[in-house]
Amino acid sequence: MARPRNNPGDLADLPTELRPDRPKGDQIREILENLTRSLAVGTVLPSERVLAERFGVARMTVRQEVDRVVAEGLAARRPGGGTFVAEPRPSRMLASSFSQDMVARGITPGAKVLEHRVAAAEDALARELEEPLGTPVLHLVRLRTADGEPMAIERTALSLRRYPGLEDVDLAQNSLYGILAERWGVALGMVSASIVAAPPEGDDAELLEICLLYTADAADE
Amino acid sequence: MARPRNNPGDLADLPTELRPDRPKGDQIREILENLTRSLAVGTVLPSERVLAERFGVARMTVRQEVDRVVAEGLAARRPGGGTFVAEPRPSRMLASSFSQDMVARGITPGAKVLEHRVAAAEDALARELEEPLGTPVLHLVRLRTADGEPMAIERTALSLRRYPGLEDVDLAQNSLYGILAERWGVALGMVSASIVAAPPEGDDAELLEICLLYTADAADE
DNA sequence: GAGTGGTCTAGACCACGAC
DNA sequence: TCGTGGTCTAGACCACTCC
Repeated sequence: MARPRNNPGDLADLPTELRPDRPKGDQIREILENLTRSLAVGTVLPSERVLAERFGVARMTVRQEVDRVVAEGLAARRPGGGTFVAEPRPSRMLASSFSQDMVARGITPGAKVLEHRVAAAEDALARELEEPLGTPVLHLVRLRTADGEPMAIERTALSLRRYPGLEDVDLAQNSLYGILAERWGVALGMVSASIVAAPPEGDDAELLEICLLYTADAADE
Repeated sequence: MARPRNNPGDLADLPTELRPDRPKGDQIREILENLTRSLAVGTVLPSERVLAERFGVARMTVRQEVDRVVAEGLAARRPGGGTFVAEPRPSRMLASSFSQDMVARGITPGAKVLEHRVAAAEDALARELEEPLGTPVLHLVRLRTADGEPMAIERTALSLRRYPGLEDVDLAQNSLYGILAERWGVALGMVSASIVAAPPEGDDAELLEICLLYTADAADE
């Protein structure tokens, strides 16, 4: 029969109908935002078809709002699987692929590895990575370039328990996100590593070298 | 008659038909990306309906791809007006509203003004702002907080010739983007000020105070 | 008033993943 | 196999802007 895979009980707390005086999409988006915040990370959300039926709207209407919630970093899609709650980290707002963004702008992305060091995780970092103390971690610092111009400094910490062999990958040429997606099947939405644009020039030029963002990584369970 | 407002000649260089072996959306997105790169900033793109007719697809198909191009920062919408080419600055990739993002996550955003200084623009900054030498510029540095926790340091330079009176606005309580939109009608897509997430804690904690991003602002003509 | 983006409908077929 | 997201259709009505 037409029973959805995920628990129908998930729908119990959702409003039954939408107010007629406001755009349905806006209301659905708010409901989805609240839902992602109230559920545990990784929880599968009701499917688009189920939500559409629940609210009495077309699937495209639901889908458009799911798109926005995903763009906000609150949820992520798993094609063929479902849509699930993403990590609520604020750094998520910067979690996109530098390479991808540059290519979309017609700019040739590059990278220079400034630091490439493996060390055992302790206290704060281990907590951040949700790994046990002493887990080997690859500390990676890269200067990202756009058409040769230095554009950003990227600082990442990645668990080698999660990504064994990553320390041997040439990250000067490759997109980190591409590698993670390709070899470890990591969805972009699951990575909370962040990228920071650095000053191209200007009065603050002397700060270029220290402009950075500390970020840890986290991935699926 | 049904003649569109923008120049039909804009369509001359566009492909006539799409390959049947690849998703139409992907091809349309690539065409739009190339188009935005080949046209001057501020140029109005062909309308969604015109593009749909041109490629022989439904308007929703075009619209979805325009959405993505807008999300990439290559274009921006003007409701009732049209869709136009946005500034190609890489910093655009971070140009979103911190307040907005935080609210979407159910977090209360705040700000502490670290620097609030008016100075005359010279050389690099004037060029960056596309303003004449000596233009009064508001240098603003804010520590952005999420539920009271320091999350980001935001450094902005705004021309007071463009936004007269901005120096008197209380930016500790208000969203900068909200103010610009409200009082000066600036579309979010037109602002290239950027926001950088700062480390919540960790081994690099001593760098928190200097983690920053220099960015200039730019707006419509 | 004509054109534009914003929203919304009620379907369709496909590829992928879980079972 | 069947549910899922991914893509796509061919329309519709609205609010807004530009002329």
